[in-house]
Amino acid sequence: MPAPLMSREEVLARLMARFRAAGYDGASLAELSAATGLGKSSLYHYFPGGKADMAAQVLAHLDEQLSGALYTPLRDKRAPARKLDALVQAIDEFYEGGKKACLLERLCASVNRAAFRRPLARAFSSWIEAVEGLCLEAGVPAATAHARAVDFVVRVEGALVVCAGTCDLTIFGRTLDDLRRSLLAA
Amino acid sequence: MPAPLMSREEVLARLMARFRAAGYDGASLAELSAATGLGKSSLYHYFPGGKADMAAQVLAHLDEQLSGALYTPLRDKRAPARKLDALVQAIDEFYEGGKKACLLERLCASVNRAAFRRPLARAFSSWIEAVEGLCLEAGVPAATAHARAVDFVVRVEGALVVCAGTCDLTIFGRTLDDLRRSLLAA
DNA sequence: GTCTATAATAGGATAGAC
DNA sequence: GTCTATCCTATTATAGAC
Repeated sequence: MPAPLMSREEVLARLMARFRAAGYDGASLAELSAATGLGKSSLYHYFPGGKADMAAQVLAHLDEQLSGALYTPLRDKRAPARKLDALVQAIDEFYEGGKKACLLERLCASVNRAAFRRPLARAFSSWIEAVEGLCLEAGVPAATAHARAVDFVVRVEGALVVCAGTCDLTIFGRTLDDLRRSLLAA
Repeated sequence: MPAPLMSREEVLARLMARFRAAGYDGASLAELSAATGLGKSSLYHYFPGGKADMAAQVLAHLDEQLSGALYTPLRDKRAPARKLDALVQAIDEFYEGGKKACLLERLCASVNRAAFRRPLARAFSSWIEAVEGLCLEAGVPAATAHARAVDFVVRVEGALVVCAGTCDLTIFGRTLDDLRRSLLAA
């Protein structure tokens, strides 16, 4: 990556921002170039596979970030309720209260979705498994822990869609509140 | 619309199918032309505003269809539980068990979303209000009926996203089952 | 109303100089 | 590594014959 200009992290963050805002199909190379400050040739230097490569690397990087900063901490020594609070707050911040879309959803909706199939399934699974682990630790029966974790992710994704459609951000906040209250309940 | 070739209904249905499959940004005029059997010139004849016009008319038509076939029947004389069963079954069929995406979600995600803002908000509101009405009729307190209706739509939309991302269709079926069991509960 | 043809543009991708 | 310039294709959209 460009030594002085911008770190690899920063480039990937800006690409992700464009993909989240415009979608995969809607994000043009011209936009991605402008967003990163890299010319098209520079982009192809770092991402020989073009736009699909950019999206794939952005997704892989996001997965790493989430594993390190979000999922792994869910297994530490804190009380489950506190970890759930932290998780919900992180989600609220990442989506900016419902204003920003989910990269996974944007890639699921793209014409190229087949190319992202594996990493997408992996990303969703990581998320679900992390929440499921938290449920188990809190004493939720194994039989329901998985279902609750799936429902957690379902509701976050759904709230983002309905927020975007209704322009009513309160839906996201109320969904998160509800999830925080109900995920670990007996 | 073409007198012998295809009804307006059929044209709009095929356009909707393409938008649901490819997304708004991903659906090209060539595809839309092939899907309907109408040449580009014919498409522009019926939809002078081009692709945005097609999507807008498809959305408006869907809204009408849902009002007549789904939302209005929710206010008839049947028992609320039976009407909920019918609603859930209709949703299951419309999304083919989670295999087909939601037009609203695809338009929310499009670069042109601003152009669809009003009709999208209206479509989501109609859906939510219909479910809310069903809750009220079943004796759910007004304070929670709205929240439950929003949550209903949130979970349907979210389940579609997570289904697509994980390639696990059981998520959609289980979400619908859960909604059928919980929406009208005391 | 539908067709063929074509404009006009934007998109993704590459070449080659520096 | 980055730039300018360019290629090729696909895309949206229109013109004009029938």
